[in-house]
Amino acid sequence: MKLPPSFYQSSDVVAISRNLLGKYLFTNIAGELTGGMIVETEAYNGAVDKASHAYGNKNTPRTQTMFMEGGIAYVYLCYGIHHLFNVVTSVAGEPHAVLIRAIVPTNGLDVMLLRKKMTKLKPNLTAGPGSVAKALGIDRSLNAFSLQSTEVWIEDRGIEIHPDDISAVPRIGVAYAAEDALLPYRFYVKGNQYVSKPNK
DNA sequence: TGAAGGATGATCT
DNA sequence: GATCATCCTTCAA
Repeated sequence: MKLPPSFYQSSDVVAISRNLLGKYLFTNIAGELTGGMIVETEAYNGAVDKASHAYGNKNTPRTQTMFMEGGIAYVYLCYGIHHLFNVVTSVAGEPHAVLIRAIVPTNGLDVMLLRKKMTKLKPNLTAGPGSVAKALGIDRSLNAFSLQSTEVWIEDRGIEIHPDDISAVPRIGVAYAAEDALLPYRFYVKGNQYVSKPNK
């Protein structure tokens, strides 16, 4: 059920981003199981991608996680407020990552609502990368955790997303990346209400 | 040692 | 649609 390490070690980060749609992301933090089905991702293509933190093989205390072997979590703080959860892919030394932008919540709804201080289920519970991390209780203490661990992992539950139901569009919030901002590296399940808002 | 700037989201008009 | 919350990372002196 858990995706094996080999799933993450392909050098085709764009294909992995596509394949992650329909997979299930779970966390088990402090005994609370939460998670859901991935419906939106973005690929960050390592050293040659101007939108990537590791563009030009920039290796810093923050980005060194991206240079590790595929199959671990890369978590960092954005705008001083939001934790963003990424999956590191490819082999050690090649800094590929997939940002998980939205999931359909399936497990631990009550816990996720509590974490976001919400009383009623609405799509914004897990729409958008900051929301996903907050609902799942993810913060930087999970950075570099293995996705084979008992705290955070991804499962294949046999869901197949038909290629016609997947849209590929430019990524969000990376206007600074010049021509790379136009690459169709954002993937989402068409019509799903949990996909984050911009150009749905 | 310091300053600038984010892979965003909630809230208000 | 505009604003703002809020803080770590990075790079320059």
